Amino acid sequence: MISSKFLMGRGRSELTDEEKQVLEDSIAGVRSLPGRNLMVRAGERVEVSTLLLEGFICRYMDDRQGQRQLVAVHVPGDFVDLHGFPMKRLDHDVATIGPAKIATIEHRTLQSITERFPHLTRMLWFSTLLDAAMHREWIFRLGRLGAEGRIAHLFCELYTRLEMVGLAQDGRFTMAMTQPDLAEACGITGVHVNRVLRVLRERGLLTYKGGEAHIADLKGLAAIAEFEPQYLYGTRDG
Amino acid sequence: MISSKFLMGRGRSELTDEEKQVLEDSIAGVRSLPGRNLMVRAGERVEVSTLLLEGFICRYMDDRQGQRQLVAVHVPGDFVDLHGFPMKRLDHDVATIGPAKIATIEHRTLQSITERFPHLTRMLWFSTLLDAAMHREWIFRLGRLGAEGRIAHLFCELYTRLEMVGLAQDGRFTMAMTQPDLAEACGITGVHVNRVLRVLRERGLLTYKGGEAHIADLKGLAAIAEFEPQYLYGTRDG
DNA sequence: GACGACTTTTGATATGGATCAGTATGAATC
DNA sequence: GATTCATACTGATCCATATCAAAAGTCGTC
Repeated sequence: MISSKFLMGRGRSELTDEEKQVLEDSIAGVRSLPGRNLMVRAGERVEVSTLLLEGFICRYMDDRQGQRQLVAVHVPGDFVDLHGFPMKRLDHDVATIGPAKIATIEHRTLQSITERFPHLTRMLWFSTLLDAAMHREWIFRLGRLGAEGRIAHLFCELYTRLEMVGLAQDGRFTMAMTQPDLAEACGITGVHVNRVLRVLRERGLLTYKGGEAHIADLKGLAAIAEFEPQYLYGTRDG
Repeated sequence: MISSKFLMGRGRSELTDEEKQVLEDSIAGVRSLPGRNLMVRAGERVEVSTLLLEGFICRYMDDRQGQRQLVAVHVPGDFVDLHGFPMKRLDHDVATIGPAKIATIEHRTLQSITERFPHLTRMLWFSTLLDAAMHREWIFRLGRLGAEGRIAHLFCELYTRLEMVGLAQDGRFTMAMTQPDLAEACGITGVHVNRVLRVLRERGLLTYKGGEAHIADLKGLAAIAEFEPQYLYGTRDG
């Protein structure tokens, strides 16, 4: 089932079989995209929403010198731009990081879902609020943590989210973010990311090279990240 | 009408008279709260949502040393914790800043709205996504701007939002945030807020004292804030 | 197996904001 | 008129991170 990872591992994911089928039937098409591919530009009117099946997608905003700030990173199972349905246009760009596979759902199909399936609608709403909860945690990350904590937090979050959809285990996962990408997500420079990664490696917490992450000590990493996963509303934390 | 400020000034606010009445009728009660009043604690199960009528409310998370990071500031007309309806519990605390007046709406009332009024439901959904859009802008603010830009940005945002609901004009508005409160919203120290405010004052951009804000040069302030108000989805910017 | 384009790594120096340690001001209370 | 408490302000010092500049490793490709 194409949409099977949607809300997988989340506490509020009690979709009925009928609802799962409705969602599955609403998929208009499946496509593969290359890496570094701009999908939606800020301000554009959007008519379809994207369910990420494989790979990583980011959302970002540029400052006046053209420097990016990532505002979200999406993993398989995420609805990337479902908020584009009630909002009609987005306030940020959306792009793939590495190569990705996506399913698209047209907004008129979503419209009809909201008119016929109130509970499924609330679950879709919930999934956009999960993104908001992650946004809040990112605000916390940037506002209160130093560079080490920020990097550590990002890895803790990605690991936890990937584990929920079966794409991480034993502290290991694969992703396509480079050190400059991490920098753009953490509000620091690429050079400094490199130094922080070295420190984390030397302390036996985390290694990350060529897209292969290995969290050797999740407890220790979570400690310096002040990472508390409740905001991800996973099954395990209610 | 108690709920008349809800979505006031927003591009997507096409509520019918019937919908406005449904919303108005769903209000269970109106209450006044003192300043610095903790309303909801993180993790608590919530059964009602709050519409802010007067005053300011903030949402925040604490770091391990008990330092706050504000993740949102609410102004009259905002649904403070509507996301608590699909989410059931919150990942952050909610508190008043100064004294406030609120209306409460029970979740079972919202539930019945979602079952009977799909369009109004989408508008409620939209209003929670506005919060998410502001979260994203805050991520940008913290990730890419220095202390001056962050303070300037916060004042630009508050001015724009207050103007939408008729509570700011000619560059002036009143609010209850102290300098340490601003610090908690901007991820800097209270001491540094003070210095930044002096610089902005000396440059003829902004004065803020005792809760009275006067933006003397909105263009100039917006420039150092890299402030572009589209993310607020106001009527004027479509 | 050499070339170019990313990526990762390193070193030297500069700087923004934190931190520490206060003083000043004003409103509320007695 | 004195006392307290919150808020606003200031100066000195220090450190985390930026910035600038470049080297070294890695991968795809012709």
